Amino acid sequence: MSDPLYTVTQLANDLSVTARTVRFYEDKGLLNPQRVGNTRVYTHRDRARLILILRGKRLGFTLREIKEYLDLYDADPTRQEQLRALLKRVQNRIDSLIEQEKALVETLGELRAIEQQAQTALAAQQRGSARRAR
Amino acid sequence: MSDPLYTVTQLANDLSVTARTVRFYEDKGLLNPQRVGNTRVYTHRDRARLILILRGKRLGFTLREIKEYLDLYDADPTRQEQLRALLKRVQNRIDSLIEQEKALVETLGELRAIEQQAQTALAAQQRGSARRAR
DNA sequence: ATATAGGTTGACGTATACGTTAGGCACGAC
DNA sequence: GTCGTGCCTAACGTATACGTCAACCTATAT
Repeated sequence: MSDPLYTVTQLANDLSVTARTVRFYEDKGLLNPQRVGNTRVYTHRDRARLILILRGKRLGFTLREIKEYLDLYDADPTRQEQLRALLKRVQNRIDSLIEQEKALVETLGELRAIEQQAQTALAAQQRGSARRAR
Repeated sequence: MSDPLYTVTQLANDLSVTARTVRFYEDKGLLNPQRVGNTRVYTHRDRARLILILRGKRLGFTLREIKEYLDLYDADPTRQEQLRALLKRVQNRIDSLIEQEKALVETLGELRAIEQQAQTALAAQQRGSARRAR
């Protein structure tokens, strides 16, 4: 009952990404699977790591940021620095999202105004052409 | 009292973009200033067009979409088709923004949960190291 | 004549996250 | 022995909106 092992494609399918993506992450230093000859072999740790990466992406972090975080994970046994760094990143991201939300709400308002104007203008044109058709 | 005319740099400064940007828009078919020899000359119409372009960008449309809209403006004297197209684009964009907002709120929730966890974990570590220091 | 300012056209660079060939090795099945 | 399958590397392609040279032209002021 040793750990399950995965090939690129298995791991990729498992987590719904492409093998290309997994190799790409390795190229960027986010993963470091073992090799058997030339072939990559992934353990459950690699799998957990990849899950973390995908979660980070989903939360809007860049691969570079995710890498920094993972590097800390490997380099900081106490996890103190890692936690602090994570906290900072997360708070920055929260601030940025709040900004985005403001902008989004404003944009929505403008768009709805434009929508109204367009609908009104169209309606006016309809009435005009209806009269002309009589 | 003829219309004011602008050079690229003047128009660009006027609307707080770079000359490069203005030329780029021309390259993409969004602007078509007159020329005096080789030099571009912009009228108030060009200026109005550029303002429209920038507004479109601010609202999150791509240059391609903006171009389609502007092309309709030139090709549709009744403005019927243009209004319909605009309306459709705007509504699509509104829908997309609403989607984005949902995702954003979810992401914010997750991030705040992570923030809490990290803070809690850090606090626990502080207590731990405090005890060890006694 | 020359310096200076401002205009012009390419064309490559930037950032992000992969997609997409292309070419090649290795291994079991038939 | 050769066919199909799966893994590998290398490297160019994609999308978006410009930034950044480089090299050159031109008008005006000195």
